[in-house]
Amino acid sequence: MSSASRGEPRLPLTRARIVQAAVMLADTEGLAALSMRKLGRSLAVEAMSLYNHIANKDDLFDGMVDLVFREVGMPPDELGWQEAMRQRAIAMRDTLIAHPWALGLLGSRNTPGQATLRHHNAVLGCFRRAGFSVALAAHAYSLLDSYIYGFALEQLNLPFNTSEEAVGVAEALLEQFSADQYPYLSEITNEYILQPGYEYADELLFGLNLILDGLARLHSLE
Amino acid sequence: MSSASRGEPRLPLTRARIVQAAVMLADTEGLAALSMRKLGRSLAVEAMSLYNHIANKDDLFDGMVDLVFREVGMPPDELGWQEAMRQRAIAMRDTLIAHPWALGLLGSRNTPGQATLRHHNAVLGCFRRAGFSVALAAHAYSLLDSYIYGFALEQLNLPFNTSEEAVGVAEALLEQFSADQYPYLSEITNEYILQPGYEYADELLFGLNLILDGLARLHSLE
DNA sequence: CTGGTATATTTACGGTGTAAGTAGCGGAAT
DNA sequence: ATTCCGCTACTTACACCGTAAATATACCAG
Repeated sequence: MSSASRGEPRLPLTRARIVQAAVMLADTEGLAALSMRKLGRSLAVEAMSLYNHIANKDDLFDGMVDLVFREVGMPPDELGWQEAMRQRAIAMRDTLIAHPWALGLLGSRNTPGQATLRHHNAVLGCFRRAGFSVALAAHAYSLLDSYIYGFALEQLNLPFNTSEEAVGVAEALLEQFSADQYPYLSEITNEYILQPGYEYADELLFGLNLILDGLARLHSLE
Repeated sequence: MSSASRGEPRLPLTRARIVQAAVMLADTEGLAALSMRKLGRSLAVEAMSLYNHIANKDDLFDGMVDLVFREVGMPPDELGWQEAMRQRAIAMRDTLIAHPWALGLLGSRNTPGQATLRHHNAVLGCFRRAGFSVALAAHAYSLLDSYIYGFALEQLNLPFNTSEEAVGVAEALLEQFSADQYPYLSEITNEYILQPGYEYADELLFGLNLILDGLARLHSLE
């Protein structure tokens, strides 16, 4: 009554607000640093207050994963299945890189969530409307998603992010062992990774093109 | 002196023994249940005694990952690069499934470890000796490993292990939403996953063959 | 037997997720 | 206007975690 006639003196806690704050906290400080106490602090609230809106930490994780999947979205269908799948793959990879904790969380979820179901349905629909058989669509779906997830995992695991950092890490690695101990590792480091302009993120397109070409070939034989 | 003249009354703690016990504990009870206290108990020792042989829990993780990579091994080179890579992929997948905690741990390690370096060197060597250029070997290496890791991740994420469990889960899923809400998901579930003999693990070979074929095609053009 | 060294244990600290109980507040009904 | 209810937030408490620091124990060389 004193601060405002009908306004919100402090906007109330919501499941959506909690999940969003958790995503931001995990993005900036890492999933390990995301504790209920810290999450509460970031919302100016005690930890136990969060339990009025989420069942437990696992429920919070479910919400975070769902929010990530909503962020990926789907490209328009008019592009044709190849271009649509290419853009989806890149969007998915970028999102997984932007939220490094998401990949590790995907595994532990067993309740798919609405955004996840919508996404999978859209991908399968893209193949089916392009004339893929059910079996080939299933194969294609598994292959593409496995590649995207695995690629994101590998990109996240790299001890460097920029091309400059890569040089430092690679040189440090080369000093740890003699060139004849791991000759092929030394070779690829010197002749490929240390070359100017190298960016591991670009590697995604090679596999993506190879896979899409292979799928197109199989599709044309059906 | 009383129990045995020169024998070990209790065989002494070793880094190797600790790491092996940690792997077994993580296999049976999950990585989250692997605490220093439980690990010590499984070795009939107090938790703090472990720190005489490992620096900290991260060091323990390094050892566990190294042991996993040693377990994968490499097939003989005489098979030709395609068959060698096929067998390696399957062995890697099987190992990652046998140690479900390993994939999540790979990411956080930044000290490669001897077995890891040997493995990567062997894979690259297989391509190079088969006549692959350095660039194509790098592409192939990234593509194959991304696919294998991603496939293992997806297989581990499945809420079922056997074909029978899949039926139950799929049916429960179908009941959660109407068939017209996610039509393509319903379709693939009914006409593919619920068909007798379906095993997701078999799906690995489809992508593997497609990728190896694509690599062979590019290799022949070089 | 003596001393030194490596290994094992005890204790302690600040963190975690969350169960259980308590306090306060807004709106509805009397 | 007052009473009550239901929801939200807070406080307290517990068992567990990784591990620093100090202490106790066991072995082996001299």
